[in-house]
Amino acid sequence: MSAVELLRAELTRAARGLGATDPIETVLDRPRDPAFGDWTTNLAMVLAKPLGMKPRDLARALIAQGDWTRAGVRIAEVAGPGFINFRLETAAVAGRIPEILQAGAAYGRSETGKRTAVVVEFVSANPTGPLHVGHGRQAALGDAVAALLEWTGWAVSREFYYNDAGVQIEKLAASVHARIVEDAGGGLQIPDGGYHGEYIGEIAEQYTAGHPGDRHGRDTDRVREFAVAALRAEQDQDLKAFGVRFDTYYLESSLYTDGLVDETVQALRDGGDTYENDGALWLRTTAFGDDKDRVMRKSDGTFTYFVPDIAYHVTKWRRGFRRAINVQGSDHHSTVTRVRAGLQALRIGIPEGYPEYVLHQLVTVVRGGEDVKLSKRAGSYVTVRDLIDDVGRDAVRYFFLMRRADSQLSFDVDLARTQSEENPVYYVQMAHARMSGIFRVGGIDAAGITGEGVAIDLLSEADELELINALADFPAAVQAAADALEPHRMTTYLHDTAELAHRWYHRHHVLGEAPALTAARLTLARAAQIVLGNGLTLLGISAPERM
RNA sequence: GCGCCAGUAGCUCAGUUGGAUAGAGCAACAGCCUUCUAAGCUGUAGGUCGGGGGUUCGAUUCCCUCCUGGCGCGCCA
Repeated sequence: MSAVELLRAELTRAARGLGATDPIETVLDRPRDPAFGDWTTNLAMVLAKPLGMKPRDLARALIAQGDWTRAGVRIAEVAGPGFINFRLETAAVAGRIPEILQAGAAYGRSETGKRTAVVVEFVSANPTGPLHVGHGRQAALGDAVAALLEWTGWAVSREFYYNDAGVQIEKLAASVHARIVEDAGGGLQIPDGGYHGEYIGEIAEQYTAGHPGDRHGRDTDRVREFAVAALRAEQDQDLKAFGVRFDTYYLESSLYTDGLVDETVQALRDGGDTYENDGALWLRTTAFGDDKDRVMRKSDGTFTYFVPDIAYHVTKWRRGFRRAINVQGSDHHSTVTRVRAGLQALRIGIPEGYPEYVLHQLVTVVRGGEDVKLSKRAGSYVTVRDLIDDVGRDAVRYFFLMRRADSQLSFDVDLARTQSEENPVYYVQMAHARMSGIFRVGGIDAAGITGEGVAIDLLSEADELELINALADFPAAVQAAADALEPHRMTTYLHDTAELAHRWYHRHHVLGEAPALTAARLTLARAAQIVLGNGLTLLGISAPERM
């Protein structure tokens, strides 16, 4: 048992001794101020009412009741309105280091997900243009959520769903066709709602060059397929540049060709929540919490996008994914209730909260203090490629992950690039590089540091114990971020931990101290290097050994 | 009008699921390089946690209400 578990067990035992009845929920937190100790509990305040005692009196009684030395406690004291603060023996704090060294690159991983299959769907951009900054935020978020779930023991599949058959694709094809006609000497007629970016002209040129026999783009199927392939290839390049890989690309068109759309419609009818009205087929989604019923099949006989959406999520369930997480822009939030309602109407045992959603707010790009709204190639929006080329992949990832998904994000290009000295991503990377530098300069193999035979209780300075506590909290930080599906908790954790590492590095020397002290501090430097490196790697950000 | 999300330092944003004196980065001011990277460290200043009620030992956090901003509200996707 770790020191915390021993402490919790002893607290619970003490509470029982004073007459508290089960269940006793004993919560141990890190105090706000490290000067208060290593751990704190509000147990006395929680139990004050049921036990009919004043919180501070109860806290004193709890302290008197427990055997604290067994849990490695040096000082237990009452503070504030009734907190009990615990200061552990130095050896109990420093004793956490060997497990970090031993786990190495796996430190922070757990098996709480029990290898259960979960699909994380993100980006899912239609192949009608280059990826924009919103897709970039989604790529960073989705990839990080997937990684968090992997780290906590889920069997994760990253999935990209794309619409290769709808109205938007026809508009893309018509837009490219218009450019081909223009290149061949005809007038330019881009259709209503068509695409105007420069990339359309580039694709038209490539098509003409590759298809000399069809200078006027009369083979519309071929033009469409060419355009879709070209844009998919470009999106793939962008994602590759961003370091994101998908396990599956799911084509919307396959839902039709495989008969899943028809099957879903039939299943919904069998479920009994459909009705015909005004020549259309409706689903009574209001029976499942929606604010209005939804049309499934329009009076012209075609389906609304909502039907393949349901069919698609049925495939996720059928493919064995007991959790499905969708990362989407909050402009799609109205589909949440709708999709869930559709799945419930099927009555096939899909849980009510399926799928889960991580919705993110829009991204604005700021450069020189002003909003940037256009890119050269795409015309109407800023592309993720623009950002990567500008500030680098690590900074783009970090900046997209720094904030909660549901807060609007202002991406300051100047901060991410020009003022690289004050850049938060470099701050964390630098802390890692400094730890690495100690081993490089000392000519020491970092991976060979095991802590065996080292007097780690020589690590007794207040700021090194504080750093050790932070490092020991890494697995809990990963777990909390994964449970909440909130990657920004990791950037916050990493920044805080990097600060402690920088401070420790600045105040204390590792190399050249008395041999026993140097050996002890090397274990801490190695532990910090492992945690910072693992955290950055988890988020898809490089952890350089030198900068 | 209805629904969802947000409102915290001059700016951009955290706040450990209800805890102690509300934090970070940037911007401002003052210090620190003979020693493992100064891409760093130390200090100062900066706040009606949008307003008002409520719940309780205790609220930035939960509930109600109002104000402001973003996004939705189609037989579009």
